[in-house]
Amino acid sequence: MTAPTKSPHSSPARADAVADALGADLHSPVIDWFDDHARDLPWRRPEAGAWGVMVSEFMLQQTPVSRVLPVYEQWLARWPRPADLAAEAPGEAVRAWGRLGYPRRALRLHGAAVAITERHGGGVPSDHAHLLALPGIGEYTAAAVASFAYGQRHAVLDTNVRRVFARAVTGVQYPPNATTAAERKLARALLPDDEPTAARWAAASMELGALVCTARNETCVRCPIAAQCAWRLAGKPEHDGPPRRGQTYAGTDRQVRGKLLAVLRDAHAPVPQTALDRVWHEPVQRARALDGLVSDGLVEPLPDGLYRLPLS
DNA sequence: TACGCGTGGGG
DNA sequence: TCCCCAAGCGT
Repeated sequence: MTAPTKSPHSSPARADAVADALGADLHSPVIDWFDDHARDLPWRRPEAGAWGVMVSEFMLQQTPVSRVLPVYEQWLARWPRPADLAAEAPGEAVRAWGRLGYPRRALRLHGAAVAITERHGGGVPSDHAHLLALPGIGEYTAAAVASFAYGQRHAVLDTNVRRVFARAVTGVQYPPNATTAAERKLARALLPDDEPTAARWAAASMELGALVCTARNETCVRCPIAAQCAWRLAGKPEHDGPPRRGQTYAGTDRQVRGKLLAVLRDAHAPVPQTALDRVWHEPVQRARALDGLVSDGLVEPLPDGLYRLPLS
């Protein structure tokens, strides 16, 4: 096997050398910036522990920090350890989830707490593969918990980091719709060698994307790596090509599911079908949404046309 | 791989 | 107003 001979810049060895040099230019400014500008978030404090980090990561999947904060505090006060949550009915997790959205996350967090209690003696596992095996934990969250809670060296590739890399390194305004192998490879190549620095870099590059290198109205004047940013140096060309995939518009089952579940969250006794019928006028869509909630395990049907949040 | 899955705030 | 976006996951 000989090395590919396409161009000097596309050979793997050359790409790694470029990444090494690039990383050296990026790590210190970003980490130093983080030292000065990191938000004081409760799950970043030492007392949060791995469980606090894990709870925050579930809640932050597609939900802004400002909305997570109050729910996070209540959650940790009520269920300070995984076993505390595992001892509850899953419906209680769904109720406490409130209006964070995507309530299946609450069910999965409950399921993860049960699995941690059963399989890991009640302690959040530190092993990446064990984390990945828990319900609701995918590639990003496993890396995030291992890195933020346990200081391990992992590529933590969330939407913020992907955007920072797309701009600073690749020179485009936005990353692709779905995470690509090239992005993973780049993230690994840019990871500092030593463990504590890698963990710091992961948090710092995320924070840069969240506070400075935002999706809209990025503020390059506050960016510690503006001088090296490929996108800025190229004149910040606008995204071209096919439109970025947005979320499908409201009026869908999602909206109906939300209304149905809101009724059940606020009720502390089984709710009759007639009460649910009032949230949406169109019966076919209403029935389909309710069926979906039941099959997802978010709603438990009882005899006599009654419904409630799941007791088991 | 592309899609479905909540909710609310800001430009 | 409307549209876009917000620390993804599971299928």
